[in-house]
Amino acid sequence: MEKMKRTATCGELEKARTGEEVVLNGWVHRTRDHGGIHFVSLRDRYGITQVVIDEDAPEALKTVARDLKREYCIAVKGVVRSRPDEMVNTEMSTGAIEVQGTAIEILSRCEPLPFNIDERTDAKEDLRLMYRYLDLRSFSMQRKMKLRTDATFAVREFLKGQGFMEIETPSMIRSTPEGARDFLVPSRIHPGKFYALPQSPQLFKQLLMVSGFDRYFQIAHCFRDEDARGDRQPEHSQIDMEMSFVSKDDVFEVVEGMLAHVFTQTLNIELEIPFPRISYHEAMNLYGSDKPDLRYELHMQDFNKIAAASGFNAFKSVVENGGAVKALVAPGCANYSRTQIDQLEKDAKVYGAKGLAWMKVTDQGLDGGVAKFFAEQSDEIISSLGATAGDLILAVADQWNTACTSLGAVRSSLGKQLGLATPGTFRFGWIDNFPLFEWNEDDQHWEAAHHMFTMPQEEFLDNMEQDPGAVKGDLYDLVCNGYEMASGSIRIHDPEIQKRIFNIVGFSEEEAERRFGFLLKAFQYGPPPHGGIAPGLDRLIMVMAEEDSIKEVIAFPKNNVGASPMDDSPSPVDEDQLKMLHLQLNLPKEEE
RNA sequence: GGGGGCGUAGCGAAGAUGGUUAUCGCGCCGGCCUGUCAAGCCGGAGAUCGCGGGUUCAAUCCCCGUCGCUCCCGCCA
Repeated sequence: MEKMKRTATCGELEKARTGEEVVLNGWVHRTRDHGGIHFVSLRDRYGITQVVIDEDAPEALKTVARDLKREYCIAVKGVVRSRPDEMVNTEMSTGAIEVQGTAIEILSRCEPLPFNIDERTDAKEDLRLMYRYLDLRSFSMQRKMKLRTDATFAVREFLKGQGFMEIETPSMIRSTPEGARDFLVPSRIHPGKFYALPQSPQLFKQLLMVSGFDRYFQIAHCFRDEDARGDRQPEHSQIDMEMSFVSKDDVFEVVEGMLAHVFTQTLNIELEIPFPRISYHEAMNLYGSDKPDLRYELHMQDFNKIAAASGFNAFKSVVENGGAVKALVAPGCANYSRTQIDQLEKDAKVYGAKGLAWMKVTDQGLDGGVAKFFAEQSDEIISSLGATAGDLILAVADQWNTACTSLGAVRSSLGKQLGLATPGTFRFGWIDNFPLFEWNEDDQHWEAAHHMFTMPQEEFLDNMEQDPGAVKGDLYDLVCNGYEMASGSIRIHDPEIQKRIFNIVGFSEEEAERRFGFLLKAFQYGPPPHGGIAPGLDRLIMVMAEEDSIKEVIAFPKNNVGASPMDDSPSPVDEDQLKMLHLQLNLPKEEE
């Protein structure tokens, strides 16, 4: 091996190095045997270099070259030579040269592949995950891993420069069953007791504030035993941050600075900062989502007034019962077929809408769909919505939340269909002024919309018990291109306010003590005012890589049902292991 | 817990009112070829059409069930 030790990578050779003897190590990407002359495209993570075995090469060398198959791992010794002008490949960074091979050593052979390793891999995700180590050989996956490593480095670089300390917190902690389900880890030493994997380092980072580490961050693994989604994994990474003596504005400024740094360092894109701020209520009203895609406007509009004055009872009654009617003008969509409109209606119904009303705007006024109910208001509708001939008006009437989210889904669909979002653009925005409490219809009580340690906004402090639903919290989300990228808040550091919050969500003092006693105790020892945020690293990279699945930017992700086809986890364990952990299985009965 | 989509050679797909040699491309194997770079040309192997049941003279196709994957709703403080 020593004599074939690598002296150059497959991505670095150029004309200036003509005449140099080099040793390349890498994988056989492809071979092209022309009988006389023989080409080997040799690949490593830096690129592809063409190795040529000439007609007059020694017979032994030609025999080895002919034996090469895809993905053999080999070492090649040879001399760099520039290609004749007409043979230059301008598509390749190394296309001006080739390496005239003088020796080849096969380091290891490769079985026939389960799928092709190149830019056009079209294997299904399941198979790619089963052979992830092969999938990761492709340039497209290597690019994404590179982006991830560069972005993570830029995060550390920026935060270190801002005086942040990177401190690790435990992965085995006390279970605090609020919010998502915990993954549990049984204890061998303590029979019947369990650790939990952290859903986030939330409580620990607050304790670090008590300790005086006034600027903390960590690239933290977080675990949530909930169903996966395209943008959600049971195990994911957060850029977890917390700061003392700060307001919301301070948090925003640090995150804006950090992301601007990350984007210039990785994608060479200048983000416009500060990011726009939109209240939760406005986001819902205009975009029908608390994580709107701000790359295009396509605002929803209020249709209540017109609906109330109309003869369309389906709408009128909703307004009379305190609901909302929202309308959306789809530009130039008057030519939409019934099938296309039906599809939009299905999109709306997913979020609970009972239907999607539509009418077309023509030179003569409104036409089709529910237009006949609005005949006398057509001028008013067209002018107030700012519609023009050729547009399609879409509307949903329901409870405010349902009307907004379901028409928001239609907005999203239209955005995709009409290509409103320019590829390669990133529109960040802050969503703030969220309600602090949400009414749980099933259990008939108030619960924390974010978590129980979020500070209520000052103006609501005096009367929050009277009308919890009206209380806004000092909490905020960061969104980008239709994804929630981060979530955070200013925390409660005053034990009295904390008690009142527990009280409102129906937590007895004993229960609060039992679950969060260690935090509450710490807060008796001079806790600083503090707040923080936790951008999701995987989602950030996903958006930057313009992928729509988080699995594309995680080296070894779980599939949709939380399993890994590669190592076949989760798996059963030996009876002995269970015994040592004092566990007995109680499996669900097979259905008849 | 619920809904949509998919399942046909190693991979990606096509297929027929139900009819007996189930196509195509990539890959694989063999041969030819001195300039290719997704090389080309010739030849070949490779499929119990996810699994189980039903209807039928006959099912990969129709029906029922089931499993797996995938996207979404719920869930995700």
